[in-house]
Amino acid sequence: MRRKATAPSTPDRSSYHHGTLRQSLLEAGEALLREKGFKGFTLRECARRAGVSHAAPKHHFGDVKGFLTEIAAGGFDELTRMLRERIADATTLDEEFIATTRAYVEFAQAQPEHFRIMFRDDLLCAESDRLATAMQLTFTELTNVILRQRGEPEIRCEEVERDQSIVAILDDIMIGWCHVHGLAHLILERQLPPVPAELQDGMLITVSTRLAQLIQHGGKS
Amino acid sequence: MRRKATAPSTPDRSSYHHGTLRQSLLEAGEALLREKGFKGFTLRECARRAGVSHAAPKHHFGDVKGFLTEIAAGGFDELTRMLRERIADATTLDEEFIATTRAYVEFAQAQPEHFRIMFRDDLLCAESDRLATAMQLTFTELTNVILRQRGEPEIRCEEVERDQSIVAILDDIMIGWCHVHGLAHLILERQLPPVPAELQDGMLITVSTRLAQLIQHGGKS
DNA sequence: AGTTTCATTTTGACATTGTCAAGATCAATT
DNA sequence: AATTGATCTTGACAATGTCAAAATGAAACT
Repeated sequence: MRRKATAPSTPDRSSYHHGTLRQSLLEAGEALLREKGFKGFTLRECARRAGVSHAAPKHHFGDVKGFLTEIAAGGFDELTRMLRERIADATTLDEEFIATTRAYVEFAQAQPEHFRIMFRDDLLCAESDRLATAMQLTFTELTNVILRQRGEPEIRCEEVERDQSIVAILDDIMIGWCHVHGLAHLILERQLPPVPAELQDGMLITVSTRLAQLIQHGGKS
Repeated sequence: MRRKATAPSTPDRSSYHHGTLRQSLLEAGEALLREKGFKGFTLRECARRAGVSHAAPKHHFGDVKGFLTEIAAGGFDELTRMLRERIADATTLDEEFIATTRAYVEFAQAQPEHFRIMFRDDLLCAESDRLATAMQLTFTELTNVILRQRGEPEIRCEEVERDQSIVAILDDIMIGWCHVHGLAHLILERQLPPVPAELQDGMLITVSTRLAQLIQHGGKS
């Protein structure tokens, strides 16, 4: 029955109107995801944790699909943030590519259930602008890594849609994007051949470095 | 109330014992997956389609996790079959690598819900020998593609576990495996940049060819 | 033959879940 | 002061996974 002490002047007053219910539900959802995983993730439990009745979420998110869409968008925001942070720390191009791969993989390992939802087209509503924008921001970050590898000018998020410079290097984007995502997903779902954990990062470095060189050289030779 | 006309001499007799219930349930599950997707996939509906009561599956599969594990194993069997078929048709090494990627991607697109379950560690029980074997067969097929690319002798499935020749080329295996899986998964979950469908296969060919060359050359140069 | 054993299937029950419709509550505008 | 509209609650419904206990029938045993 505890309430968030943020919005109203009365901090812990039990009032009919929650005030920040939408945000509280999202936070409850993310916490639940971490603690109980996807199978323990229910709308009713989120409502319980936010201290409201079981039907309260409906007004803010419609149905469970709408709720998951917001959760996924938040995941892409966080992933974008992590990518930017790591990329900023890198000093060379090779290092940047490795840092990107590492950040992506580590996000998937640190927030496995969150990551799974982000890449479940059947659970999300594709019409959501909120989600589309968050995804595009992540994609822009990854694309710019490739563009820098090739010594070409970066793009801004708004230019991504059907941008010509992107189409021109689509092959390279695909190589980088598939590499990074495939690795993260396979590790997450434990589908990899038996690699000792301590060798994993070394392998990540070797593979990333070779792919980075391939991308730097472009299609030629 | 229709019964399978396979096992007993009496084809359509309504009998207390089903005879081939286990197999019928699996078939019902796969059909359900294709028709209604994962959200329409329930144990009770499978039982209904097999013409038995709602609790009948319990004796054969334990719980839903056990059931999904069998479904996933069947998916890996089918994927292995498709890979072998396509690989056998290829005549050159480059062609073989492309064919492998195509088969993997096409499987994911043709059986999306099946594919999703196969790569959901949280839904499957990792202790299942049936599943582990089926996965290892798929992995062996992919590994041998890489080994042939590098002109090295192939391995048999039983040798995969901790095989030295695998550890030696782990980097190359990872490049191929991540590429193929990342591409398939991203296409399936509609996370790709806006690529016109007719350009998709061309891109797949270009990317696969460049990666195949990278693998053929090994780590050197 | 008759009996027993055991795998298989049914029946009935329980706690949970997502969703919906109707009503209650409260803030803000008129 | 009255009304409007957003926000939340209550109560209900059908469905699901799982469980325990009982029913069924096939096969083994005496």
